[in-house]
Order: sequence, then C-alpha cells, then structure tokens
Amino acid sequence: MSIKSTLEKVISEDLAEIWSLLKSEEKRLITDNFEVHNFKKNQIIYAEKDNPVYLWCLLKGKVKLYKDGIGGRQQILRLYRPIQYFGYRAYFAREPYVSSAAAFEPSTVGSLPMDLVKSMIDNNRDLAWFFIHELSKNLGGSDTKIVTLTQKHIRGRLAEALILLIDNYGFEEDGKTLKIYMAREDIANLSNMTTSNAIRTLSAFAQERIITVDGRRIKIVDEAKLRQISKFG
Amino acid sequence: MSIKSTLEKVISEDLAEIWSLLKSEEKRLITDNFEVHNFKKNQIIYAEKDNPVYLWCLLKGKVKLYKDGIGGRQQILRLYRPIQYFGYRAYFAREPYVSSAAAFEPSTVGSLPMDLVKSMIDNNRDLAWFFIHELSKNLGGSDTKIVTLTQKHIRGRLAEALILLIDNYGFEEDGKTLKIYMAREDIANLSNMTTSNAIRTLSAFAQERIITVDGRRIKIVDEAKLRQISKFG
DNA sequence: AAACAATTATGCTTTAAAACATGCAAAATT
DNA sequence: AATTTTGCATGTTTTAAAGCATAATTGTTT
Repeated sequence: MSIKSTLEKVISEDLAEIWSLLKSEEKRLITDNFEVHNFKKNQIIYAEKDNPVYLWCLLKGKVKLYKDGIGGRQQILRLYRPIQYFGYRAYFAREPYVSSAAAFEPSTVGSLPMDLVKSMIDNNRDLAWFFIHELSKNLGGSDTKIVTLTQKHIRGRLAEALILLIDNYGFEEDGKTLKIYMAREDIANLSNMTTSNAIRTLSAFAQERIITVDGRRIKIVDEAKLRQISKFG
Repeated sequence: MSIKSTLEKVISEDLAEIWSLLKSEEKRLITDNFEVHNFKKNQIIYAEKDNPVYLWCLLKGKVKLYKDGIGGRQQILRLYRPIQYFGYRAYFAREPYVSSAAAFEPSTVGSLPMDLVKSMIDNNRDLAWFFIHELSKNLGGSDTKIVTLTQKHIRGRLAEALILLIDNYGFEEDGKTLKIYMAREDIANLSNMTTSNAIRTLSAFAQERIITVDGRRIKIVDEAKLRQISKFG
C-alpha cells in the first residue's frame, strides 16, 4: 500500500483531530514527508536515550510508552490507540527520550520529521494549542499516576489499570470483554506490581465475580465494583 | 510597595525568561493586570479541584506543588523558586487542578488572568514555545518520578530528594548547607516515605558522614556518595 | 516563665508485597 | 510427535517499609 493511500484511508476512516487544524499547503508538506512503518509485536519504535527526530502517529494497532527501571522492572506510562501522536515531548524539551515506545501488537505507524512539525507550529496557532493541550493533559495524568502508584494498594492499582484499559481500548461487541489482550507481565508493568501479584490479584477478582478470565481475555463483570476498589480498598 | 514597583524591582533583579519574550504592548497589558499577593508560611495558593483562573509567578519565597493522597499522605510533585511560573497546566488541559500549591515559607506571588495569557500566546509564538518547553520538561520529570518513586528503595529516594533540593535551591555561602529548611515531614512527602523513615534515614546518612544535620539545617558533606546512592542502592 | 503544642528521635511490632520455588498447561520449535 | 520454551497459577518464605508507642527536644502561646 502506498504512503499516500494509507494515510488517506486512515484519514477518511477516522479524521484525526490534528488534521483538521491544517492548511492545505501544510497538508501537502505532510504527505510529502510522511512515512509509513510497520512494527511487529513487541518491536521497539524508539528507545530511551535516543534523540527524538520524528513525530509518530499510530495508524493501526496498539503502542505502549514505558520506562525500564531497576532490575529489569518496566513501568508502562501511557498507552496509545489510533489515531494518536507520540514521541514529540523529548524534542520539545530539547533532551533525549526518557522512555521507550514499543508495539503491543502488529502496528502501523506514520512518521513526520519533528523539524517540520516545529516549523508548522511556528505558522499555525491551532497546532501550537493542540500540543499545549496534549502536554497539559498528559502532565496531569502523570502527576496523578505518581500518587496512585505509590499510595494505593495492589488491588486498587490493578482495578485502576483495568479501568484504564477500558477507557483506552474499550470493549468487544459484547460490551464486556476488554479489546486489548495483554500478557500478565504487561498488566503487572502497568500497575506497578510483580507478575505473580498481577496473576494472584486477577484470580482474586475472578473469585469475587468482578471479572472473568479466560487466558488473556478479560471480561469485566462488575465495573462499578472495580471503580469502587480503585477509589478505596 | 506598589504592584508596579514590586514587579519592576523583581524584573530588574533577575530578568525572567518569559519577560524577554514580550512585546511592549504586552508588557503594558501585564503591568495593568498583574497583582501581587503575599502568602504566609504553609498558606494555600490554590487547591485541588479549584478551577484555574490565574497564571502565578513566584517572586519571592518558596512554593511547593503537591497532591493529597490516601490517609492524609501528601506527595510533593514539584518545587518552585523565584522567578518561576505555575498554575497554568490545568487551564490548558481545560480541567480543574489535580494538585495544590502552597507557600513553604512567607512568599510573594504575582497573578495574571489566564485568559489574558491565552490571548497573548495567540499573538506570540515565542510565548507558545515557552509553555510547550516548560510542559515538556515537566512531563519528562513526572514520568521519571513515577519510576524512581515506585522502584527505588528508601535510601535511594531520600538521596534523590536531597539532590533535587540542591538543584532547586542550591547552597548557602559555605557551598555546603542547603538553602531550604524543610520539616522532616515535607522531606518525607517529597521522597514518598513516612516521617519516621525520613528521620531514620537522614540519621543513617549523618552517621555515614554523607550529610550533617543540625535541626533543619542540612549540610551536604559527600555529594558524590549521595548521587551514587540515588543511582543504585 | 509556665504550659502547651508540634517536631524530632528511636525502639518495637506488624504487614503488604517481593522473592523464590514448584507444578502445570499451552505454544512454539525441532 | 517429541521436546523445548513460554506463560499462568499457587504456595511458602523473606524483607522493606509502614504503623505504633514513647520520650526527648524544640517552638509557640498565654
């Protein structure tokens, strides 16, 4: 599939917020510099300490932004779905990446040189506001995450992680089954616990009829209870 | 002291980065809408769930940005020194504050309506970049904090907190004594531990001749060791 | 100065979560 | 099909940090 047709297909399927902000010359500049990449499951898109060069736009699939910590422990910071942009923060901060991005499942990702994005922001107020808004929302999210991950107990953290998955990727047609199938290890990395404890606590939730678990398929049975556990216990 | 003379005194003392980015009509608009407030020690400037109305600029003193968590446990997210800006993130994210700001010590703070700031950004590219840059740096900092506060052990977290204090407020004339005098409780809230453990671990560091402690005066004796502890054990 | 409150210091107990060990089942590779 | 690898499940042990108690010190108010 050609770059342009891929892009236009995506655009027509689900118009990205950013695209509507662009003037026609800008749109031409983009289609000329836009490149489409395919990433396999678990393939790294960029890594911590790399220098940021591209704005990435997830077109198809699922991407995780994560940070490798102590003793191989990984913390998932954010999850992306089509059509969301990532990889720009480090460029704007004028520093190397502090986190890595990897495809959760086979994914199609577009790239655009950040230098081009920068010059477009210079000439497009709305685009500047788009990034100010995104950065502000993310910063609020990270600040909140600092407190929940350090202060909530295991059950609360897992419940919150499951709610995040609901909010990010939603349900299958049945309105119950999570649309993302994650390894227990990734669920653990999302909720700051060991894999053992993620498995254990998922089992506990299943026992309590809050969820059902069938391999990696997680069905949310009692969302209200989940939100309650996330807030308190 | 009048609003204008206070502002101009500060400006002349230490020209704020932002000020140099402004055009002369903008400077007039600011001096007309700028208000100076004095806050007592521990007084709250704004609180979580409030709606953001002002851009705040710390002119004199020290300010902490923090979030109240579970069981009255507080997490300090960021520290401000003159001349730094805060309180704008929630406005840009179009949401209420997710954290609170309070004066650490008697402080003078300027305010400017965010609606005015917004219109200024609309007409001033450099100002837009200023905020994009600030937000990006803060987001990187918060993402990093998520991992260090959840994964490092107590000694590492305390060492890191002390380094943050060095980087933020520096030393007295002796080049050793921290320029900020915090309660043990605040040191604990900065490094995600209980007050008991902050006291205990500070004592341990003193025993190991890494620091000396005299009430709230902390002298950094072996900064290299501190950085080593922060990085590893 | 006396009385009170808040902060700092230390020791002891409890506990939540990590670390470790082992078994089993399902995929993947040969 | 047999073998190896990977992921899931669960029980046991260990440990880092919280929780609690008490005392000493310092700071504040009357």
